[in-house]
Amino acid sequence: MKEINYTKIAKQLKVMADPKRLKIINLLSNGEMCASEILKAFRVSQPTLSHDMKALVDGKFVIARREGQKTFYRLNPDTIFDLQAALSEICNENINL
Amino acid sequence: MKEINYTKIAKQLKVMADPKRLKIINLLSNGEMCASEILKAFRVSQPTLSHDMKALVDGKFVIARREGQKTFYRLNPDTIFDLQAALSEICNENINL
DNA sequence: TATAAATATAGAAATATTTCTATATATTGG
DNA sequence: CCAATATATAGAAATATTTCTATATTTATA
Repeated sequence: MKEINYTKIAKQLKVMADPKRLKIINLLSNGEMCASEILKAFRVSQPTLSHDMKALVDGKFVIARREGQKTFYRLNPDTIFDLQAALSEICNENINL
Repeated sequence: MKEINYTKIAKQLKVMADPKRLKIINLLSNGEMCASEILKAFRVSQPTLSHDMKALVDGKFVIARREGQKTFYRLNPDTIFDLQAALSEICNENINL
């Protein structure tokens, strides 16, 4: 019987629960991008995007890498994979009986 | 090339992004329960749980069924399955090139 | 070193969410 | 029909989130 950390999973879901952040994840699924490139895909201010990127990094969805003036972001594929596994576990408790 | 409905996915994630609601989903994964049974698993008021159940029903995670005085809830397994598929799609756009 | 470019942080306003108390509705049994 | 039980709704207070403007920090280059 595994212990499910609902609080942790909920926090990560909360980070993803935004159309803009989902689209950022999708953009990064095609490869690394810097902040100013990502910004072009949205109609929000630069600080707003910076805030979203911080949330994605803090939630371990995205890894940041500084190169000169630019910050490059790439996906951390493990996180969504683990999250999906956790959701499966939550929905299929009976399997472990 | 599929169209991804980020807004819809974000709304569903927002419904799930709460420890209590995740635990409710987990409880229901073991079978149907009525509201008063679910309530015993938490330290919240009855209206709070009612509000959460409504969110889960509106988000199609849970199906409600009235039987006499009681409302029984059960999982709608398709929804989380579809949501997981959508997340996979978001994270693996390159696969469709 | 001064300036420009890229990004981050601070702080505030607007909006959304959570969760309560009070009350309403629906159903059953006497 | 009345009372009890189960659940839902209304409305408000507390809290959290979103997103802006203004400003600070970091880095490269003239």
